[in-house]
Amino acid sequence: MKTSRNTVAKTAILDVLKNAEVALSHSEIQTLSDNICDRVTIYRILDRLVTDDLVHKIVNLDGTIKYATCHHKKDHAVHTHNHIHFSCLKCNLLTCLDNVEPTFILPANYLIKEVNFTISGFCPSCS
Amino acid sequence: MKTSRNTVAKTAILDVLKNAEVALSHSEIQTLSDNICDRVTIYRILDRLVTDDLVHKIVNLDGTIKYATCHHKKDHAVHTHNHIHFSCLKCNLLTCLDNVEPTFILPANYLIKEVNFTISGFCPSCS
DNA sequence: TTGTTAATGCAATATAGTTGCGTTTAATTT
DNA sequence: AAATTAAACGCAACTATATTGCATTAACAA
Repeated sequence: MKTSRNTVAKTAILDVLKNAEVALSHSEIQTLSDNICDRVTIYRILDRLVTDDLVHKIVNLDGTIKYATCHHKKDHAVHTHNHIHFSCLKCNLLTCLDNVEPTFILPANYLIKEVNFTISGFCPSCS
Repeated sequence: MKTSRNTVAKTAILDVLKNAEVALSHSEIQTLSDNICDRVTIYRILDRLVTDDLVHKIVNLDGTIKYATCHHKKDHAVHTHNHIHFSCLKCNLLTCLDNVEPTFILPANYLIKEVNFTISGFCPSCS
């Protein structure tokens, strides 16, 4: 079986994401990790982190891809990534609102696998 | 003032979108319009159609950009694009669910401008 | 300390979107 | 119907983002 190794770059990138208040893009991670490794390696590390469920991948309203560490409730063996995200139009930061749970009713025969809910506007600091 | 002109390519692309059951990507539009014009022109036409409020732009769960015609209620002078989208994991089609309205409660001091709600899973045809 | 293979760097390639500029054409005016 | 004008276009070049192949390096288990 294919085991995941803890490399210097992987640890550094995970640290960057852990220390970040908001979700980061690939290039932001590259800068914040002080170019610890090649661009391509960052893509591969991010893929691994997502697969290992340590990080989740978010598509912003403008189509940009962002990454953020998962803040799981420890007593949940399984969890879903039904996060609610807020994208500020002024400071451009993408934050996870873990406590907001939207409710909705789907037409019959739709089977939900994942939910992605992004709201744009002005965050408390900018409004 | 800058007026919008009805060109052959613009009409053809709007027709493609009107006839489509689902939201289409730039390259899908290019193919379906039988390469009626240059790639760049398609980008520019789509921008115009979005600005003119004839088409709306959707970010799919995988980060791809899709376009679909607006189905406005005629008696609404102003409308928002708080559409709910369903992205099928099997047939890969993105459909607008205009009738589904999610409710949620945001923390204080967040100012909402736009909402983008995308659900992935299996559509009625595929489940 | 050695062996296995996951991880990496680098080059090349692919895809998506943008910009500048000279030319064409839609729509208005004469 | 012809002239006018600027929106729209094609083309080339460019930028950003993401992926793939392959030879080399390094994590870690034995």
